[in-house]
Amino acid sequence: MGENVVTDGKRRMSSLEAFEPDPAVAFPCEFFQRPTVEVARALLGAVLVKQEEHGWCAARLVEVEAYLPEGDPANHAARGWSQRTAPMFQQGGILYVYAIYGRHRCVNVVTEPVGCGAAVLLRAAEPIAGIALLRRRRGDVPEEMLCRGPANLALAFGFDLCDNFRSVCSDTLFIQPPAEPPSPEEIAVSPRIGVTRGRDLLLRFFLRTSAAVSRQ
DNA sequence: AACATGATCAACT
DNA sequence: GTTGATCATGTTT
Repeated sequence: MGENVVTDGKRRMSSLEAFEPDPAVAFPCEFFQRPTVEVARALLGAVLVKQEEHGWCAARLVEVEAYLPEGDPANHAARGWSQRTAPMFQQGGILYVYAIYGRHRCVNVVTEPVGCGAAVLLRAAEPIAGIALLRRRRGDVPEEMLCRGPANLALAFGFDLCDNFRSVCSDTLFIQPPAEPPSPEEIAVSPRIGVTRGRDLLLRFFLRTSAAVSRQ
């Protein structure tokens, strides 16, 4: 926690500082309507912000996975349209939330133009603001654990199946670009976690310095 | 109507 | 590193 560096008078974000969410500088929907790997890499370091009735919460994305529109057997959309995967076939910039292993939920941001069936899975993030709100849903766990792992992230932010099709370019839910984009050396690439098919594809991207990454 | 599958987590050993 | 919990979804009967 809290490499709360003050270098030259510019403050970096930390969990203890005030952080004003600003939809005006968030990624527009067109940002997501691009090749999935580009979007995945660009999301590292970006801040997911959700406004709620009782406040708002924010966390810095540090681990994502790409699920490609073509040649990716691990993609839920690989076998075509279904009621579950319907959100993935809309245009980029909305949520695809699915249930897995009984209890859990996983959150994806849909990518590429309409009809492609692609998304980026949000796997882990560092809490920046609204920690109490995250804890209310996640329980009393260390801060770096709050959004470590896709189901934990989904639970902490209170995402559920009803959030399918929800825009991530709205005033109540959006993603802000990184204040400081991570350097190329900071970004690590690996096979995706937990997939049975498409194990050979290197489509997991994470920040190697982050304590919130689910597995090195 | 029944069954197999799975992009997981927490709690063990 | 292994395992059990537990259920939405898609596929088969």
